[in-house]
Amino acid sequence: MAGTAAGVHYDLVMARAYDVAAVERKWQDRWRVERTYEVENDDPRPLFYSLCMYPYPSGPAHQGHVRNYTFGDLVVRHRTMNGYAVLSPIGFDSFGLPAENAAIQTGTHPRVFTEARIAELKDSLSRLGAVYDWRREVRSHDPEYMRWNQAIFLRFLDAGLAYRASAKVNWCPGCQTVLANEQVLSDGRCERSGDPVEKRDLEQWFFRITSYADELLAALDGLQWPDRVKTMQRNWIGRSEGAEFDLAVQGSDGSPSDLSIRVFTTRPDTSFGMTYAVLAPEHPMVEQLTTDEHKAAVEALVRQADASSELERMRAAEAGPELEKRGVFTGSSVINPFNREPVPVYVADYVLMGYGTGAIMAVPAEDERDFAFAQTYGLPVVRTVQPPEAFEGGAYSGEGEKINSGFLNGLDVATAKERAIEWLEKEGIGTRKVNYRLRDWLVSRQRFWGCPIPVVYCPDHGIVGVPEEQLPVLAPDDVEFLPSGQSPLALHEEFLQTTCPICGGPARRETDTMDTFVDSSWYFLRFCDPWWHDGPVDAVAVRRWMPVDEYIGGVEHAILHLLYARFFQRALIDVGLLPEIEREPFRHYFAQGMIRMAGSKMSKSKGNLIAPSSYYERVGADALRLFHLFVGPPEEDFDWSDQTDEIIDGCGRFLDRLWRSLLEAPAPERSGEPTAADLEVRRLVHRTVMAVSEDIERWSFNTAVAHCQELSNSLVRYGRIDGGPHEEVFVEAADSLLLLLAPMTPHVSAEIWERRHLGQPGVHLQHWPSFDPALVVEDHVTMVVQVNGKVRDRIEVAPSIAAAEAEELALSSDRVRSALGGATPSRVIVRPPSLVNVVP
RNA sequence: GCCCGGAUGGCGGAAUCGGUAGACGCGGAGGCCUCAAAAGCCUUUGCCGGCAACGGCGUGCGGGUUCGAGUCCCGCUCCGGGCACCA
Repeated sequence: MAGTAAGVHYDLVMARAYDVAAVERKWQDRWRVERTYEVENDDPRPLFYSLCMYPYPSGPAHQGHVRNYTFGDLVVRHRTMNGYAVLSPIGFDSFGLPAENAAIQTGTHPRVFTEARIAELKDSLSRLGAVYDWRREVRSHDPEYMRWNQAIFLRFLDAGLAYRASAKVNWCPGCQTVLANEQVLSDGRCERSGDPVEKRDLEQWFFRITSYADELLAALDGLQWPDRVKTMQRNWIGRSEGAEFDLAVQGSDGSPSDLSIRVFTTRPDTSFGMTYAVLAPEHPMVEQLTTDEHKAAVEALVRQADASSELERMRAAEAGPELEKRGVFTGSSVINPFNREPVPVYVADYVLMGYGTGAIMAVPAEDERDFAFAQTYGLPVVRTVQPPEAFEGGAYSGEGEKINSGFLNGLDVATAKERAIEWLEKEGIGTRKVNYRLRDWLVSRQRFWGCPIPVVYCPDHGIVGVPEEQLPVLAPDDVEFLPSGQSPLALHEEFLQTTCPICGGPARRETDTMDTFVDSSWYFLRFCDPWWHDGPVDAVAVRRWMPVDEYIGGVEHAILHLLYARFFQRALIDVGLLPEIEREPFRHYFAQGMIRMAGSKMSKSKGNLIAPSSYYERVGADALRLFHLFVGPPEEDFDWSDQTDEIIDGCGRFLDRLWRSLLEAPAPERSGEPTAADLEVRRLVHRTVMAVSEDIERWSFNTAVAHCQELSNSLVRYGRIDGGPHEEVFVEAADSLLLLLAPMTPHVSAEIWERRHLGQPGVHLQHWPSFDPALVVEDHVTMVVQVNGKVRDRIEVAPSIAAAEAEELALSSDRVRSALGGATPSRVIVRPPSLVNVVP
């Protein structure tokens, strides 16, 4: 037999010590039939909720899944052996675009397509030996899950957390539909039709996540999450403190008019340096402030900004600080309230309508973007902070003494900010203001394969929620998937036509579906009691299991999914759908590293997937699991290379040696007083138990495997010592090793254990081994003797050696004396029992 | 541009608190077994010099702190990730 991986041809020539396929199948069946990892909600043991991010079912598992679910399975089995009732559920994030695209291409209904992919994924997870309480399986497209998803939407609607507003979206004129950002090619064209994508204002549904911005930010501090993930979320929320204030528009006679522009700044202290003001092209006052003379130029710029897609702007941003900032003068001026000077008002596309007030005061001396714009358009620069003497750049945004700033002169930046805000508030011109980069969550999707948004539009009553007893609103099955890309729902008259729940008159159904991130924002709550019929979640079950003790998943979800889920948990508590539990859903989050190939992420779209199934057949799931645990720190990326297959084979060889050394060697018969060599083995066993236990606790699986391998190597050697191994010592060593390996390589561990302990409970039902502290203490250690920091000798000493004795021993060493060359030590650093450093 | 990671033998990686650099594995070399091979087993393997004992060098680069630095500090280079005109 032969297989192909990474384009490299290899031969299946490993002669195994045991029938890997039979052993793995046997135990996978056993765990399922005996319901080993099903857990009841009234389990009396201490509780532990372990969860891997539920997968999007794209077919059989890929190596990223294998890595993820191997880690998760290790946690589940390890915690179970430590006496916990472990909740280990899984489900499928089964709505989404790929199934819909497949439907358009092949005509297969997305449900049929998706359920086939789920079956494939389930099969490959089972073949990995990953264990779950399958009774709790939840799939986003299950009508029962959709029902509660919609009920949550309606509750959010009632609470004002869901609202409808106009938003700029990517619109493809050829396909007559809205596109997700990912569907717009990098050159700004539609991925399907190739037409240039436009921006359009459409009515869309939003969740008011911004109401929680402050709490979501503040609560990050208390989370046991990787710092980089917390930082990413912090940056995403992007809190900025500053001030908002009015700039009065200058009237025709030169005095302030009633009209004013509100601006936001994080640097109110620099206000004296304002030399112009800018409106975003979409700002509602643009037309009003544009004089006849400048009308043509302003309209041209506004049209240009309107036509450019998000991606085009992103690309423009990539150009860096040299980016040409397009802007035109409106013909109007505003009065700087700080110094009563008029400054010109521009319209420019570097100011965004979506942030702050969509208008800014421009201070070129202290802002790089304003500086670049001022240079291009010949606008003055007035410094309000004294830069350091050596400073040669344009804009200076650092610390310094305030200058040219009236009542702020002489102050430092922080104090000046405070004074400026106080002054604005006292004068009634403005207020202190905090802004966030975070926007409300746009949840509408003009897609078929998603959860329908459960509202109807009545000519008389407007937006009306579908009554809860009529949920779920399900999409009809008799739809046609057209290559136009338009959602079939919008063309389905029977679905579209409905009646108003209030007046019974004719009404039209919403045809948008929800972003699939909505589905994944609360599935972990549903797992606590997926059978609950009276609401999305059962308060009792949720109180018991939540929060998730260990959440495991790819760092690619570090921002959106984790932020949305944190928002949902809070919002559900606040609208009364969740009891008053901890407001953070995930106590501990582990972000696993990516599998990469030649530097880029391994993914279906890149065509560089290496399916695990060939490895299940070639070396078995245990060897593949061991490889993923062993090959490096779980949080770091791993580069799949030509050498990877050889490492995986090595893992298989290790398991073969384990099998042979524990099952095929003659049974040890020696008893009586243990010898020094026996004791040495016992020490190693107990040290290994301690080391592996610690390694697993701190997620250092690669060293846990290495420690097991060391013990195994010693055990092989011990099996061959003169006189044979001592029976009890060997059994203790063998059993300990199997217990340590049980969460990592469950099939072979279970099989060897069963063969060695016929009729007794299986290895996974045993308690995790403990170690004897007395046996962990070394009876002798190697003391390093350095001369001037260089190792010159190593001396075996007792761990309890006194400093004086250590020093004496070190100084009497021949090697040390010759290294000293007769010189008298000026200083001796003694760190018993590990080190002595003699300084000449 | 800003913010976060990372860089250790031929390769993946270890070194948990500033104290023996290279655990464990892959690969390589030599040997045993075999008619031969595969598998398995044993020995060896950071680099340079040396028959050897041993000596020198060595954790991306340049400095520094320290008796002692892969680990701490300052300044860089390269690689990866996130954000990206957010006022």
